[in-house]
Amino acid sequence: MNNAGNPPKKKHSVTIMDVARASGVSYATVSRVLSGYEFVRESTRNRVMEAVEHLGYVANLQARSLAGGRSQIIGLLVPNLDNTYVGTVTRGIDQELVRANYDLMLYTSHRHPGNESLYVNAIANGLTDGLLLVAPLVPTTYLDALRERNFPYVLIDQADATENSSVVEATNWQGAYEATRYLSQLGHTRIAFITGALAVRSAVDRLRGYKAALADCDIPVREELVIEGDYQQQTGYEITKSLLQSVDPPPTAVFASNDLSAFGAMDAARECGLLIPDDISIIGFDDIPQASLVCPKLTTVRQPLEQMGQVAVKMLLEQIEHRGRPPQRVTLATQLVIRDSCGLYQTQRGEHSKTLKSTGGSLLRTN
Amino acid sequence: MNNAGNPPKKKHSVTIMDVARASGVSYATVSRVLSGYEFVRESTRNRVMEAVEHLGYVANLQARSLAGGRSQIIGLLVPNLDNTYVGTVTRGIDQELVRANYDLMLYTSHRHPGNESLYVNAIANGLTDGLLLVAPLVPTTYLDALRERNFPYVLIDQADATENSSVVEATNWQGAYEATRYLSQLGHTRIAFITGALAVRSAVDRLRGYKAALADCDIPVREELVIEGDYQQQTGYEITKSLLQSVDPPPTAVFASNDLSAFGAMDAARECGLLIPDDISIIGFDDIPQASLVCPKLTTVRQPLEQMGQVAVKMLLEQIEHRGRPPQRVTLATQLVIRDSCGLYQTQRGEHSKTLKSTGGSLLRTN
DNA sequence: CTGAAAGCGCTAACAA
DNA sequence: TTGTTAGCGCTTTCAG
Repeated sequence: MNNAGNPPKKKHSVTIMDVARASGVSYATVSRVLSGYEFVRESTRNRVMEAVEHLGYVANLQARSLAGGRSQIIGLLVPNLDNTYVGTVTRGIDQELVRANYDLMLYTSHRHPGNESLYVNAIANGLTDGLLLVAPLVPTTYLDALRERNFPYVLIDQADATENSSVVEATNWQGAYEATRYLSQLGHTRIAFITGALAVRSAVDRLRGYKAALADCDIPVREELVIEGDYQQQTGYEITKSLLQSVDPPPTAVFASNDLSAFGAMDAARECGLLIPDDISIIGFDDIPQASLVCPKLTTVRQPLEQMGQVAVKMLLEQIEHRGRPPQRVTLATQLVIRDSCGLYQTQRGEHSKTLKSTGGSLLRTN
Repeated sequence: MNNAGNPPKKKHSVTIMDVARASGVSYATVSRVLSGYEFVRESTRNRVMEAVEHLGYVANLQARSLAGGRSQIIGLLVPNLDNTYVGTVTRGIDQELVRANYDLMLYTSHRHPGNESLYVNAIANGLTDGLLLVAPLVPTTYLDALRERNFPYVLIDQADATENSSVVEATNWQGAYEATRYLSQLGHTRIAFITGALAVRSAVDRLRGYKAALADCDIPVREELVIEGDYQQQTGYEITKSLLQSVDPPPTAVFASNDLSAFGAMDAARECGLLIPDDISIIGFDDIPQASLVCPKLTTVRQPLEQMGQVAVKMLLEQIEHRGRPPQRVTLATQLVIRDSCGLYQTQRGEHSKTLKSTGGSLLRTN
């Protein structure tokens, strides 16, 4: 009331004490009201709430969590911020967080390349009530530290080898299977596959889906067409380049384990003078927003990224609420999104045309 | 040492006390060592650091900031996470933050549409040492709250009407001027302009640059070709659509105040059966990563987004270190990036061809 | 149902 | 140079 323009000393102008004074109760009671404790007389509660309103009180999260309460903050650990993959997931996360009145700390995992478990430790020590980990991170070190502390966390698009973590993922196997089959239906038999880092479960699942589809289409897996990547555009570029230059006969289609490496593959193909999709078909995985911007528009396997973020938050909050719930695993459906980067296998081109089986595949066309 | 698997009770296992005990000093001394206080005996410091190392101590930020210290956290308030604009800026921010050992809270400004100043208040109340605000936010309400508390903050790509805030921006006027001139050099005279929200300074500056260039090129400003947008793709689409359908003669070039609305403009143009750049030229502003992915690749005015993030952090930390420094304003250079979305004005098309002045403009070609 | 009091882990005077 | 001692604002027993 009489704060005549003196230099602000306290960071926090209006505290729980002020509210207590204004409403004539002890500050413990104010705390009760604020934390929704049920055994408070209705009239008291009202008086307190009025004071809160009137004074414009906002809780100090640090104090709250120091004292043992919830900080109402969750941490999000992401590999980087380069592409819209993370952005899209984060949008889902944010939506759900708003609803639950939580705030978000953003951590980037490249921060402490040397001492990662210490880093995670710091996070867990700190002010977050729980942690969301977005693929593709190197998991083991992190997760051990977390589990040891019984700290709530959820993995997004990246399963845990030990099956001991809560996970939100998509039908990676299925998605890869469908994509591969689609390529096969277009007449392709020399389908290269660029994997993700095979330390990551989802990357392995996609690889398996690819191989399974090949098997079902009676196409033998040619190991020289399967190369381990790391979900980076640059790597996708390099792999495709070498695939195109040194494998004979070269692949007529490239299935990249994520859109980013598919972009790299497109770059490489173009650089080799190939037309997409006429000379070579390229398919990706994720369906990040850029996929429909590139030329030609990328055919890809859509993951419901935003939804994955939402679900992850729900799971995490659930876990924060009820510590010690057994880890859950949610798998959302992927969907083949057909755009412009894949075409029928062209026999008339000057290639060592081999056993071209007639496919009978219908020409799917969507989006 | 002997923490035989009992249920974790304290969140924080090893505190400053433990370190004190282990190194045989008072915990105040430990605090001094940790905060880099200079008058500590070398040997003491070493002993403490050893204990820290050995015990794997990590500071509790909440306690620290509650007690009046730095929280080593800064807040980043962004409008959304849809595009890579924010991602790119954030990358710069993150880089600089790592260096300074700061962490990041991510706030989205659409969170409390009703009560924004309260929201900002909560942030300022909370655990952040300072705040970074990314355009285009509605400024006034926010900033007043912040300034009133003498809370450190820096605006990114968005100047303050009152000139009382620290700002990192780019040469908006200049960039828009060059882009417009470039279009004029290509022979265009009917150049539409899609603005940003004109409440934002940078949007106004771009508009001014556009008009200035037109004036210098002896092209009269036609107000029906200047339409206020809001930096959204959808809006860019709608504006362009109506521009193309209801203005006669229609523009032969569209200058969108940011890349996102330029994308929208491209969509609209295509939908009207126009070829880019043959039938219509489109130019953007920002040069977000997507700009080089779209078809055709977008000619645009590049803002050094990543660098802007870095600079903003430096300014903010400076401000946190020395409260009460007068607000600074840093302006970084933009650069015209010529790609494929702009072409020479075609007179031979069935249009009301008018005063086509010969331009003598050289055909710039880059990237 | 409500108040009193003990901290949470740390920083910052103030002494020594 | 180092130790002692208040709190920071809040949650949580424990008593009324």
